[in-house]
Amino acid sequence: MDFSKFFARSPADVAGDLIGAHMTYRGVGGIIVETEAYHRADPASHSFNGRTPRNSVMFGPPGYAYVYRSYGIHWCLNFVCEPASAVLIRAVEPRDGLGAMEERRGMTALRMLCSGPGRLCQALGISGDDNGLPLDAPPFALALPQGAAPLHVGPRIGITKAVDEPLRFGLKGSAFLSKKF
DNA sequence: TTCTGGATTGTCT
DNA sequence: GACAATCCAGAAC
Repeated sequence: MDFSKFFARSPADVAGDLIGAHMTYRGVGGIIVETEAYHRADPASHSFNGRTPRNSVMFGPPGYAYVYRSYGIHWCLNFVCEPASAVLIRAVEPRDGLGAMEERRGMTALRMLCSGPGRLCQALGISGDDNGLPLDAPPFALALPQGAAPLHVGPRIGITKAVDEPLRFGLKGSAFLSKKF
């Protein structure tokens, strides 16, 4: 599928189809195994209360990275979809640049490197400086998956609003999910 | 200008 | 299983 058209859809569709995609940042990355969808009418979405300087990227064109700080400590990486919606990247199966990830995370346990949005950004070295960058140009590289991957679908994690909506997607049987479905 | 709460993680029990 | 750490955006005043 065409790259720009891939992201110009509802976040639930994009989140499911992103499972199995190969993503790298400065040559470090792996296979996306867990995502969450945040649509425009979602009370848990940053875009729900309207456009602000922080979330303005979500209101821009699809196929861009939206990075924000969570709990004052962690960075979280999102992919912008149709206007005012995005997909949160929650977990990646490490494949490329393992040494760099282990060094940044300060550990070598493979399944602890990228199993969570904060850990993922730390392992890849993503920060707020990368907010608003296109996903089809360096330092990002994204290869869309060939065919549909076997999916788990379940309620989202770590939020306080609209908790029960089944908008979390994961690769079935993966050992690199942040939590079991 | 001040205050509040969060799309999390690591550590301790 | 429970909880503290830590800081910025957004809202209220």
